[in-house]
Amino acid sequence: MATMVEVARIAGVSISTVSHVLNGTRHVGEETRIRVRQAIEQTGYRQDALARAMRRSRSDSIGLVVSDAGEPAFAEMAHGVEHAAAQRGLTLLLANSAEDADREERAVQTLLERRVDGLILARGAGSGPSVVKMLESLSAPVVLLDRVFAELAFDQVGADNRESARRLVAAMTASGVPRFVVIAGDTRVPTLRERLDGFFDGISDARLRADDQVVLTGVQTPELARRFRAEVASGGIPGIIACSTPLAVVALTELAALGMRTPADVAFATFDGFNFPDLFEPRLTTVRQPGFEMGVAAVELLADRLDRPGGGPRTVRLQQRIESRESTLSWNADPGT
Amino acid sequence: MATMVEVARIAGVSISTVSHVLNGTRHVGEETRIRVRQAIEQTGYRQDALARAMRRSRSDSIGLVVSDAGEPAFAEMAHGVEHAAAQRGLTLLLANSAEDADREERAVQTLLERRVDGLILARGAGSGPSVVKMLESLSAPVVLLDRVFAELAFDQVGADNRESARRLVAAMTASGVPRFVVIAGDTRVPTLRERLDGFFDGISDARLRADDQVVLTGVQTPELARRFRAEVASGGIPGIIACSTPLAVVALTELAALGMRTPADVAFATFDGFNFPDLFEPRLTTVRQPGFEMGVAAVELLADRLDRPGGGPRTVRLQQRIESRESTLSWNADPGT
DNA sequence: CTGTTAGCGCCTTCAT
DNA sequence: ATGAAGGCGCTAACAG
Repeated sequence: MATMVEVARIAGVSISTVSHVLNGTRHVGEETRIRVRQAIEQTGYRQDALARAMRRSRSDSIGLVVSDAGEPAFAEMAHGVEHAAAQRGLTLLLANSAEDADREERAVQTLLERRVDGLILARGAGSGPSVVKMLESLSAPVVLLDRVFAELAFDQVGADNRESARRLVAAMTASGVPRFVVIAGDTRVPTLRERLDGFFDGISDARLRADDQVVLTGVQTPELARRFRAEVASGGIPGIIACSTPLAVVALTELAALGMRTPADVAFATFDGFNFPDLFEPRLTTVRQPGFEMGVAAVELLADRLDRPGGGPRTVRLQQRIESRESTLSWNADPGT
Repeated sequence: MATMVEVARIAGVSISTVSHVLNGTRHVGEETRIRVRQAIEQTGYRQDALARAMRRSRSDSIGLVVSDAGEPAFAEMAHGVEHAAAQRGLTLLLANSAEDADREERAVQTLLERRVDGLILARGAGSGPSVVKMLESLSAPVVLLDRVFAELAFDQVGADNRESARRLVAAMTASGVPRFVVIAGDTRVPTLRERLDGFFDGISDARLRADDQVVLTGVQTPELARRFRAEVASGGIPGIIACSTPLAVVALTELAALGMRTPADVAFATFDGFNFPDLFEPRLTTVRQPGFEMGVAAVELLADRLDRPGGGPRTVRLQQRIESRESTLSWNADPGT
């Protein structure tokens, strides 16, 4: 690869002039500029981003650590991050923590060693205080994505989980569902916690009894599936809410095993949801997370802070859309009619 | 951030000793090593990967350019690439070309400027000879992913599209489907070309008339959808094969609009497919692409070439699995019985 | 077993 | 309007 030295030699100028032509950092005479451009063309010269980054102590790159690259929800966010980053001339370094605290910490370290200008982190379920301490000691700006921790002083991007859950419950109770099984998952995960809180908001709004509701929490294990199955099998459950896609998979699998269907036997709604939900049955009512937009928003927060540092931490909540489909719309409070 | 100079000063050694402790590149006395480690601990020193890369002219990073980060198929491959890369201590730089030739070229340039040690590229539909020329002039190794171009001298990873299509057709003809509408898409894309070729292999194997089959090619437009609809509406079509997920979406949408169902009215199979195909109806027979494994294989090829350069280009074909489901299994050649 | 030193390719201050 | 030169942080000869 040609370097600036070679370009300079061919153009008959100093390397500093080449640099200034390249970056437009000071005026260069018309004629000189043309000679330099020709020399660049001729040699096929390409700037070395590493050397440049080293000298400027700014790499024009950002890091993204996702907790599960396999989940479509995170793939969407990554897509949004890539898009917004590229638009700003930032290169994206991607790492996956696979929901493992150690790997998460190592991923962050690796990206920092590569001197990313900023970091976007979707913390995993296992992520503990040690990562937080590390992030806090950083000079590079950090944005937390997807899982919002109210007590932490970082910029954060999440969905309006609590509000959406509340609205979902409002819609379902309005159509006559008086009682729910909520498969809520690991409520140490803020996203799931918020959705559950919103559920109870909605129950309260509808003047229903909170202790009448069945809430299944805990990490996703066969045990959780069994508990769900037992609750549903015991009968008298008109409504089911799954608080994430993996949890919906559990619920749907168990329902099928019980020979139950939605909306015929039970009203059903899920968060995040599946691709192409209108092509397949059952058509599930879904609280849709704007993954792409969340990724974009995270980059915006980051870029903003890179441009002008200072100012307190900001949290952005993106609105979720409730896509109502047959699984709740066609559910009938009184099948007898 | 602390540098090696500071660590060296505190440990009372030269920076070269620090470097050797860090990299294990030469023997360092027990005691000295311990002092250095302490100094590292104490200062919170982190290696600067950029400076290191510059000096060694090796960045321990690879670039991945995908043609559509939004497609789950590519998200899977990216996941595999990330996984295999991380395992080898390689950082992943991700870029998206969004099926645009210009952006693809720019993405490659950007990654090269960042001095990635190698490049994995899933070429987009619009990708032309100019990218190829550029790749050929590179010193860094390149692996082409997903879309295999027989005439190009790169390492490549793809699926065994032709063979799988042939087997799929064998299975469907065996259960009595004598005639197909194939929604084949843009056959300039090698993957789709191969699937179509395999289709005709299968037709020939089954001693069916090739000119009896209806093949719809062309980029995905409303026009393609209309043609599909017209063909199916005209009747007498017992089998449908969609050669990619987006094409399956078109086909399913049009079928629904016609009030037709699978397997009741028509046998249906698709390539690549949808998530959780057993949870929803219709349950589609699917030729599943091993996206994750393809990503892993691409990194293996790349790493191999980094370790020991030389040798001719290799093409790896990963086997696809045919997941047979009701959409073909329950189709009945003679609904009268 | 350890230290000294010359760059890797670039930007930027200072000088002209 | 342009050049000269230092140094970003690190590795790898070379030298002891």
